[in-house]
Amino acid sequence: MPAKKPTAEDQTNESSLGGAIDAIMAAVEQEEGAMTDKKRRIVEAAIHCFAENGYAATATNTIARRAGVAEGTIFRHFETKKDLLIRLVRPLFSPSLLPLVAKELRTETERADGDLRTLMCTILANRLAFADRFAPLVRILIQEMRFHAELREAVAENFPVGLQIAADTVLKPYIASGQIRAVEPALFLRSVISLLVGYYVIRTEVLPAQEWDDEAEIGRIVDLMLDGLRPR
Amino acid sequence: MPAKKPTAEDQTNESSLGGAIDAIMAAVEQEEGAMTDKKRRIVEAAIHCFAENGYAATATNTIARRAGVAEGTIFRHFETKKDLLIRLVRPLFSPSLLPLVAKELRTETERADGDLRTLMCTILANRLAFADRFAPLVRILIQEMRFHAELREAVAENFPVGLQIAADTVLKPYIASGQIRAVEPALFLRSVISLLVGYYVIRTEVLPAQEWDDEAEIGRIVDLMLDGLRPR
DNA sequence: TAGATATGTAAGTGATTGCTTACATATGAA
DNA sequence: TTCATATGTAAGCAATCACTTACATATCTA
Repeated sequence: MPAKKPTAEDQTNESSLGGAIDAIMAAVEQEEGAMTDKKRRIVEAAIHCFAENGYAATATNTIARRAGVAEGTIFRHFETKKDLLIRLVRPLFSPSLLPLVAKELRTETERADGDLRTLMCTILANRLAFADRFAPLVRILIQEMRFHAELREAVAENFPVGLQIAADTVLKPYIASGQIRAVEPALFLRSVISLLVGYYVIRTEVLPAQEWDDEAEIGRIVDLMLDGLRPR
Repeated sequence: MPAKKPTAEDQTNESSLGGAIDAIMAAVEQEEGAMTDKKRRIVEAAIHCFAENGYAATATNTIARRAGVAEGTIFRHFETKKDLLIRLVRPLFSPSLLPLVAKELRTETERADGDLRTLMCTILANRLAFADRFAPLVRILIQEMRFHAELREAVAENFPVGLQIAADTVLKPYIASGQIRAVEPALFLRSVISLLVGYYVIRTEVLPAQEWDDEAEIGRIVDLMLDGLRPR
């Protein structure tokens, strides 16, 4: 965090969103270019408020107060409230992030060296870590996607590409070598994603109090995917 | 940049909620008792607006206009806007609905007569039908749960019971008879629910244009759950 | 240095918010 | 009939909304 000015210290530093904010701010900065201290604090406050109370229920003056900034300053940096929302979420689709995910996938594939179980566990663990890293942004995106066509388009533009890469890199070789059944890639992807998202939601939203052993849980999920319910 | 104050017109998404509204109104009426014509139209309009644009982004006067009613009439029947929201969603937890689901489960179990695949397909198909039937309410509930403790409590109060029944009725006998592995009930439930929800979301939200054969898709999901990815 | 531009703010703007009030009419019990 | 209650509405309330304006100061360039 940058040096603090003694002037408007009051509202800024209270309960945060977890350590996630630093990684997020780095990603935002990469998209927005260099940011003044106040702009950075606006972004931070907006992410917090949108994630916490939703976009529609968050007033711009609430953001301003939380950022320790005059309300007008927000509109100096962002055309509208909606523009603020969109530019916050945009880093999730940044060229510096998405190809990185695809690249990670290839690294993981090589490293697993043909062991499908290891590969799937690694992939799921990494995606879980990604979700945690950008949790507030992901939360905002999922929450607001239904109401803002711009967000939906951004997802539609970027997501399928990643999925195709994933299916080609991960699934095909194993089907070709007969290690797994010739299941439809779409079904496979949908299932893995559903299981991971389901686990994530339960871990973070439904039963956050409970202690979770990610590695063990992912292992169980992968085993279930590989072997199914029936005994062998 | 021209002035662009977003008036509520922003996006009044048109179109319908499907035929679901009749079943929903019946459920609401059961909770609310006899309703005047205007009250019924308010409920209907509110469900439509909340589901389409979200609770926070829906103005009470928008609901009134859609219902063809004076705004004051809303507050004659509902104390506050939030009271309206809660009483709309409440029927989902009605004693006339939840036990019905549990009872359905037993019927399905008996009828499947030990054939696990048939049983799971039937259960998933019925839950999918339920979701379709109450789609707008379910949508509102899921969307607003994070922001309204009252809704969360209602879910926490009713959901676990249903899950326990499900696990006991469905899973235990099959584990006992060795037809499926001794998988944790929590993992099993979470997985089945995740897969079904994942399919539902993709079918209704992500790719609603595509043609979906529910029966076939459910069959594939169940096969995956039972046999896994590996060839036998 | 000058002056252009970027950044920041206090104090508004009209529109819209959820909700109330005052009053009318309809309904049902005595 | 009488009166009490239920239902409905138009008008209006203060608060809040997203956003602008007018003006100050900081920073950069020439």
